[in-house]
Amino acid sequence: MKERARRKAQRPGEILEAAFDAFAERGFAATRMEDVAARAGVTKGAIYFYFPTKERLFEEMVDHYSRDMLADAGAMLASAQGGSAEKLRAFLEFMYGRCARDRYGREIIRLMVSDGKSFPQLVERHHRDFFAPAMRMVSELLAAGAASGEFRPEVAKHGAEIVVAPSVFLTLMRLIFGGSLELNEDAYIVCHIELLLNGLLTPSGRANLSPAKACGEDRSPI
Amino acid sequence: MKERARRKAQRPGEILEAAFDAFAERGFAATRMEDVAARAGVTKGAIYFYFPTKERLFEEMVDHYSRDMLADAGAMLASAQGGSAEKLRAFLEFMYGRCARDRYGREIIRLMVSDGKSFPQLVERHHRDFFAPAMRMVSELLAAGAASGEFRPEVAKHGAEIVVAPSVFLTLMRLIFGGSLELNEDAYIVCHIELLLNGLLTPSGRANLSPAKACGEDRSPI
Amino acid sequence: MKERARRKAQRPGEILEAAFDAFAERGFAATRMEDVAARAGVTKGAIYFYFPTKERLFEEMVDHYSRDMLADAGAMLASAQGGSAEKLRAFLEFMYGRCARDRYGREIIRLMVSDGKSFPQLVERHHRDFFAPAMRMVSELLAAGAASGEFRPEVAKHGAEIVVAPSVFLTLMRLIFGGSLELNEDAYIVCHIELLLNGLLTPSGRANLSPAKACGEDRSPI
Amino acid sequence: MKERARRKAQRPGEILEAAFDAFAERGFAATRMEDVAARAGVTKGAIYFYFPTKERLFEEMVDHYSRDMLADAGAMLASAQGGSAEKLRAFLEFMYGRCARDRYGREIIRLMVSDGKSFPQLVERHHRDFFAPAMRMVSELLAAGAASGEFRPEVAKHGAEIVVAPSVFLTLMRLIFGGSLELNEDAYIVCHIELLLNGLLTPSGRANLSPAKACGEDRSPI
DNA sequence: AATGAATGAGAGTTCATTCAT
DNA sequence: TATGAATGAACTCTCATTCAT
Repeated sequence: MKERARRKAQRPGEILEAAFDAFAERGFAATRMEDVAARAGVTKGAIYFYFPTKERLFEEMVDHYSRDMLADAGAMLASAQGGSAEKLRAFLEFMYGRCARDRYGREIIRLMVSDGKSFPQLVERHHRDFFAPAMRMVSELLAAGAASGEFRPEVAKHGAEIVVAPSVFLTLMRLIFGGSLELNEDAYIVCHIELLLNGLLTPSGRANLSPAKACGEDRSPI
Repeated sequence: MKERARRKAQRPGEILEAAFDAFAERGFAATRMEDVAARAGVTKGAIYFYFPTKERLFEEMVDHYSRDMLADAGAMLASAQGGSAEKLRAFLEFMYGRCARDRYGREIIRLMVSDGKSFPQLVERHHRDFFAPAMRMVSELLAAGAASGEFRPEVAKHGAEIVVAPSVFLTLMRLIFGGSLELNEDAYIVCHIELLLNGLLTPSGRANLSPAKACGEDRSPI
Repeated sequence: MKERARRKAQRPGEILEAAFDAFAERGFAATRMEDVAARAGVTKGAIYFYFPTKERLFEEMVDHYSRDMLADAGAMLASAQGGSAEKLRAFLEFMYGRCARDRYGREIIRLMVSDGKSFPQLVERHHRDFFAPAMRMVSELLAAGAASGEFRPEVAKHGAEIVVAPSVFLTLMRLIFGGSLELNEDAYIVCHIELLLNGLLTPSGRANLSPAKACGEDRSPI
Repeated sequence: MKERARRKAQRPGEILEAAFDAFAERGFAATRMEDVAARAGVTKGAIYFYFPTKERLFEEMVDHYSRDMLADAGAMLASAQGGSAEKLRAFLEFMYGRCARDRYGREIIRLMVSDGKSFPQLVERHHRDFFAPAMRMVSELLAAGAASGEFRPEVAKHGAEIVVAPSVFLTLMRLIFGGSLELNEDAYIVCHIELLLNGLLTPSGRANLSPAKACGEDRSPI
């Protein structure tokens, strides 16, 4: 039977999948190799044929499931149409899809939080290959929007972080409160983008606040 | 000797402090009772005099360090002066102080993420006693602002989450990237509030976007 | 009860004794910590309270049981009476007692042979602290005997090794063939010393051989 | 292909060679079948085609490398020329060559010491087929020498062991101290034979000792 | 109140052995 | 013949927990 050959080719992937489930469920330390093995339908020993230690299994699993994130982000941005606002919306929707909605992205973030200290190279890699470039993308988007007159230029420095924060916030709430968090994600996203683009203040609220030097940066009244 | 009596009264607190440090450092599963004991300057056995199991020690520690958060939040809001925008700013500064800047708040969040699944009552309690009330406070603040004409009313439903998200985002980045995250927190907060209140769009950007039904909700042009 | 205190003080020694028995029986690799524990009447975990690893247990055991050998050898020599021949006989009897007859000395030699490659410092220590000094003692004894006219001076260079060899040979036979080696040790020793002192040749055999340059070194006929 | 056939015929020998290297390096217990396989340039499974268990592989390897020793010893003795002393010298040189100098003989002795207890038939075989006959040969040689008046007759009982001891002693030192044992083997052998044949005492030393009944056996003064 | 020696149930890892290919 | 993926038992070491002192 080709059965054997087929299994062999698939085993590493199956083990990584099982490892993802197990580690996401309980974290690195509390997960036993036997848990992973059972989920993968093999015995403990078989895992060691493919991965030399629990640490390496963890690292390779995280790498495996974070590999395409950045690539996808780049591809997404490249294909975005329209003005800066449209592009920004597209990027945010990507973030929601990849971090908040997608179980893989979400749980990888959990593992970064819970076990990142034990895997500093992993964290560094994520900073270098995903977080920093993503923030840079957003910053460039904001700058381009400012240059074209669409966006207000004041948000240069930390705008990127503020802009994506709600998607990460939603992710975190899902991680902590799980299924008990009832929330209409679509409405949440709409609200996020609406608030982001238009701000909280009414014209009159703005008028009241502006003379009092609202937010640190000098700004011409609207 | 009074010394002995004083030590005795302080022991539980010292152990909780040590437990916080230890659990924050490595998470629940990877922390050994002996780590906690060593940090507290006692032996393993002593801990069991005050706390019957590792689980209970963890729970009581988390309770201990999250107890005042809600109280502080309530007190803070009650004492806030000025219009809704001022109150909102005060609340956000409280959030930054309690979650992002304060090591205790930050690490408790880490533990919620990493070990919350094993302590569902803890998570529930946090949801009931801290997260939900805090969100309610913000929602009420936004509603009051809308009623008084300061805030735009469109953000009723999910505004609270969006509004606080950047402080939680900063917290999470600190948890994951630790000291290697260089960031001027003051400037970040200023940017957050500025962007929150005034939005990203310039008047012309707004004009371009509005006819195209910018953000899902119908809205009178500004 | 003082039982506990008494046990506590004796435990390390009991474990070392058990470790000696177990390692001597099966060698380092084939001995399980559980074997040692069972012989010592404790559980596996208890051993780790006193010795951090199997390797360290092994090393400390070997150290423990070889510590007095050199000291004893020195004391013995210092107290030896009579001429050089008497002293030599005393030394050889010490060797037989310590290496061949004594189970501890014998089995330590076995462990040097079987596991010395894995514990090079141990081997070095034995060379530096036991083997080399012992050989030196014998060499000095031979030199003193030669100076006093008792011993033939030709054996300067390797005489020490040749002189002690039969005791080590007996040790090795005991290690390999164990109880099945039937041998009158006393007669063996007598024969050893007799042959050592007087040589194998008769005067006539000597006469036949001498002119033919018997053994490399030039030597006046007796 | 002839190549394949030739390889096939050589495989068992290659595996035995690899097994010798591996077992000699680390002993039976610490050697893994995979070590042997790697040295032999095959995979684990291939070994099991030729040898059913690790134990059998070990036994056959030891047999393989000790088979010719006795035959060689017999052949050597048969071809020895000259008087008893010459024959004895020839035998001793054979011993040095086979035990001390030859890596195979030396390491087989190591394995007898380290793992003999687990392979009692192996040890018995060695005793029956090598050690006992060799000792018998030497005994007969000594008896013949005594009969011909070359050798002193007093050494009948244990002379053989004493006579060969230095070669085994050298072997053991090499096994334990390895390359760090600096020693001129030729000079060592010369010294051994010289001392063996002529003894340690000078005529005057002998005179002093004799009246005191030096070595147990009554003996006419030289 | 506190100690710390001891337990015992695992945890990660190794490896002789098997067997479908 | 030979491979190498897979098993499963065993091994070293860990650690929450207990308890005599």
